[in-house]
Amino acid sequence: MWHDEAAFGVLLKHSAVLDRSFYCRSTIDVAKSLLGKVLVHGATAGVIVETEAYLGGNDLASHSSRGITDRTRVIFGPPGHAYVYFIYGMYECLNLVAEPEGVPGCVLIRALEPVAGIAIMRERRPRAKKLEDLASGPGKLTIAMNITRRDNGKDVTHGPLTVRSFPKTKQPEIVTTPRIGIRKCADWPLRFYIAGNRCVSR
DNA sequence: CAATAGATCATCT
DNA sequence: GATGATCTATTGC
Repeated sequence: MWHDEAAFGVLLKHSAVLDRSFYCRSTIDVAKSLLGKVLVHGATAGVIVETEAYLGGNDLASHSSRGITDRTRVIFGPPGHAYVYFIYGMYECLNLVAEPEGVPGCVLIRALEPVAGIAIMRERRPRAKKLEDLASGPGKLTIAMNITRRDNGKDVTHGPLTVRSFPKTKQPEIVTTPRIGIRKCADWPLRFYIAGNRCVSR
């Protein structure tokens, strides 16, 4: 129902930016709660349909598991900030930092259902044939929404990169599976997606 | 369909 | 010097 450009103004008017308390919870709670929320960057927006939790403690799949370095500093910082990293020499991936300051934990945004700025996203990803190919993966969505390492450390509770919620949206049905593309802790059930959604990655 | 190779570089050992 | 929270094109059945 939002699938056209004019709907962008409606989206902004009827939704509210999530504040820091949303992110200042356990990483798993934040990962699940982000499903159904709307990621907005510039003139593009998409519903978050798939996430993964990367924990502190003994989660060796997490970048934060080796402690604070130049790269992982923001994961240990205050919640509600973006952690963007470069992977495989080609792609950038967007995470949102959870947990109180000093406690590591972040949520990888793995897939979006595009809702506004779709023409712009298609220009950025000309090889995507169908709508569900535009942002159905962590590397795809950063290209479609033009999110790069310049956004690393940015506060997502205000500014050009935010997450919004619609007050009357009910909680979607969530499916839980192991995380994708990792070797360590490969069987931990920390991937979450909206049941039946076509934009979930494969 | 499924499996695999290639692209390409920041980060850490 | 190896690895990796990926994507795409190509090959083979």
